[in-house]
Amino acid sequence: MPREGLSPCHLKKAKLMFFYTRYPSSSTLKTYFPDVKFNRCVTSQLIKWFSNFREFFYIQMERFARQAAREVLSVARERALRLGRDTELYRILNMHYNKSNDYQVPERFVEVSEVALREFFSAIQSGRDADPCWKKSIYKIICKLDSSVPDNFRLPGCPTDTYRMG
DNA sequence: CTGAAACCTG
DNA sequence: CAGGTTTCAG
Repeated sequence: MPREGLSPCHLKKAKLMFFYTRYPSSSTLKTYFPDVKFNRCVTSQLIKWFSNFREFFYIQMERFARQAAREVLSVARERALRLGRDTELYRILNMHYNKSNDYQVPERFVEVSEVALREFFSAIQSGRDADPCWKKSIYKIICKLDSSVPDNFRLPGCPTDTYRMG
């Protein structure tokens, strides 16, 4: 019995899905929320969520990229452009998309994030950020790095749930 | 002219 | 995050 609207659980699930896909299509989303009764509003709300996820993601990338650009020593820059699981940027991302920290952040996401970080850095470094639409080229690169979401996400509830009902 | 995504605000 | 507005491709 599909529920009327989206619950906090659905939000949590959507955030975890972001680890795999930054630009999911509405049709794709429908296959991952079998316990949701889709309609115009629900669909747009889900799309909106991902839009907000991306916004947060890119804001952080730009922030850290500019921070790296300020570093004088090349060694310091390289260190700032590294997005390991022991970095501040990683901590921020994990905190936002995996608040309860009960999901293993896929390596792929860490890689894609670093690509984004470096793209922002090079764009800033070369002064391309003067162009009003300079971010668009970066978005185009990142959207191609989407990967498929694991099949267990197609089940109701979150992959982090210990048990499911029914 | 729409619809999707970015952008801006609260 | 939700709402409203702007931008832009189709």
